[in-house]
Amino acid sequence: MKRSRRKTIRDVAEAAGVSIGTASRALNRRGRVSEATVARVSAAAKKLGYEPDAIAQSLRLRSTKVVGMLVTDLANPFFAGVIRAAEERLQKAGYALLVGNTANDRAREKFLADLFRRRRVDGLIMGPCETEDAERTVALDDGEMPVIGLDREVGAAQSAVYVDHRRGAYEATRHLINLGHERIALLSSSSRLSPGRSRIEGYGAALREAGIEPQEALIRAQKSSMEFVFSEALSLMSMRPAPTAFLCLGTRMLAGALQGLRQNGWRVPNDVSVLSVGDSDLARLYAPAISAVSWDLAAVGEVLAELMLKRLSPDDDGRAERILIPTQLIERESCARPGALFGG
Amino acid sequence: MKRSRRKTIRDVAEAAGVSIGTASRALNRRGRVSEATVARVSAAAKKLGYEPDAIAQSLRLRSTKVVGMLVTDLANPFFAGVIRAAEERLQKAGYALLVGNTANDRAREKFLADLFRRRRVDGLIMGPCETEDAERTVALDDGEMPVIGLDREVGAAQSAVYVDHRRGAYEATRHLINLGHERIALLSSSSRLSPGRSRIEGYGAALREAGIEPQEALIRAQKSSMEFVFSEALSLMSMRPAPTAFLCLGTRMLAGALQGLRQNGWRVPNDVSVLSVGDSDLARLYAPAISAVSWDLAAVGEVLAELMLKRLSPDDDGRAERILIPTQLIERESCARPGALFGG
DNA sequence: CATGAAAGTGCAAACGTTTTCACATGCTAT
DNA sequence: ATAGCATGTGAAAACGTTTGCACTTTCATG
Repeated sequence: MKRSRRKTIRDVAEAAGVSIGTASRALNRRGRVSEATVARVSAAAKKLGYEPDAIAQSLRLRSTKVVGMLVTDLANPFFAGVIRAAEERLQKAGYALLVGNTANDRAREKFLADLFRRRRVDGLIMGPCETEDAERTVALDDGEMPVIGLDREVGAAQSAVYVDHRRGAYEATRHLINLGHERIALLSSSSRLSPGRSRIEGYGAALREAGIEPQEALIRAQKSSMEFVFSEALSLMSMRPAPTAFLCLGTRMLAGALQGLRQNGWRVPNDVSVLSVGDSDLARLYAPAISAVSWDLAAVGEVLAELMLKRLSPDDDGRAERILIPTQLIERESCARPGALFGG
Repeated sequence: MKRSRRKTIRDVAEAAGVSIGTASRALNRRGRVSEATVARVSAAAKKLGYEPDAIAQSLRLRSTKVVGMLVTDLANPFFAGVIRAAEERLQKAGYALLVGNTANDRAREKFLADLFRRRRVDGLIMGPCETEDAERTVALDDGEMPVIGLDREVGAAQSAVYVDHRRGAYEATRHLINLGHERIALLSSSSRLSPGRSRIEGYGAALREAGIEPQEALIRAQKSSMEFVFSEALSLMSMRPAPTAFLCLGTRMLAGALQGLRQNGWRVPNDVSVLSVGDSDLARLYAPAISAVSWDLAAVGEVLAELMLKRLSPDDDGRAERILIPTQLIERESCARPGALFGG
């Protein structure tokens, strides 16, 4: 027994004894319709279990009520948290979220953006990607569709939300300096990524402000694989004089550093202080708990969605906005004054 | 200066001097078209920068090339990992992924599923949700659209992929039993969720198989908030005789338990063994590293996508498949024989 | 040379909506 | 009484595709 065809507005119209146009107006309470008709049509629609076809609506209304989001890694907790919040906010406004994973590959990014455009997404949220060729980025903004950047510039006419990585790293570094540290090692992912760069800047600024010249040898910013970080940590520990603090820019870095430290039997914070820029389960729950610079993932997602919705609203003034999400330093148990002190 | 209108196939046809129909056939290499025409049309399309409108295609072809995915928490690493893999596989086959967060709320789930249906997604992947009312679940399967379950039954006619939680928990428990443990505490999230239930079953089975009767008092399966687990852990530690091992079903549980243990100064594994079902950064990188039952997130996502694609392929035989993803126990440093021994 | 098949093309109908426009009412104000 | 206006409705035109059908041309076959 075959299932009955999906109901269309034509069925509803017939059942209610009106024309298609009238049925549409009645269902959307738009234009002139008598209350009686509205009632009759609604009843018919309900009885038939009619649901308007979003695709047909999209075609006619030239709006899909879908926004796309492209990030370098869907599974990265930082993005995942942002996605969740953005989805929730958008969904409340009747928009659905189409996601894509660029894997930090420009070609993939371009491909996906084109795909989304063909899919007629109403807007696009773009996470950071290595920022080699700026003109490609601009090409993305074809003026038809609003693009909002996440930790990333996406054309002068477009809005963006940034996490204040620079200030986060700056304050983290200051915190260590205030404790008396001078040789602060920096573990970062590639400095080509914009967030990474800002963090390194913040680190350098805090150092210089305290009259300490940043040392090249203390800065390790290349690949973000955990194995790499692990060996870098080992290498840092063998320096003489050795660094007294490790500033880890990102969860992967923290993990690698912690493993290195542990392997050599360095105790935190007795032998070395550790601070992470970017909070995580690992930092929160490690023993000892790792102090971290944190920011509100949900806020990022919400602001992103908010900015997008604003752009999508019919009475948008078209002004680009740049919003900076603040960071805060959460002191836990992983930082102490350098040198041998209060055992345990 | 207004940007020029988006190019349609009509523009292409005009530029190539053919009818719309012919242009379409040429672009899709479908039906009868001369090679010369194909060349001319393609050239015109390229010159104009024509991109077919996916919405119009969807309407005509009755297929959106979009699949929806509903999970209880987009930001949960377990789901995030699965989503990433599924997205990648689907995207390779020309499908995009629409995501939704049900927050473990049946009403939201229903709402989103309906929404996705209205959006005419070609298929739906559904993550687990509390499984109180089975008939609702079945109602979801309206026969129009394939539904694939993730750790969840979604109607007899539909495929699903399950992680073998039962066996995972079983083996974890056996491992502890083999080490000599008898009083094994179990920390789990709500037993109403299907994965949770299977795990508890596995635990019970292993115990009984070893001639140990599971004790109610050792099983704490309610809410999954970390605070709750923390206090449960404390309560377990105050039992006399106290449990010699903690089996934590899920990352949250592990985190809470670890904090409780730490607060009371119990050392792992000297004073108590800890085992986690479900691997995580925390388990991997904690000191000591926590043994865990792990499974391949990417495989889950891929299989999910594969099953969906199979269902979507025109020559699908319509047979429902159930695929079980195996788990493996990863021994690390958190388990030892019970009683005072080898001081670390 | 007539016939038929094959190849290439254009026309128009769909897909399911929304919206413009014209038309038919019934009412009010001159 | 009649012009005008407000109100409700239906017909039809979009939105941008794909595709069944009919039609012409070409070419080989009898």
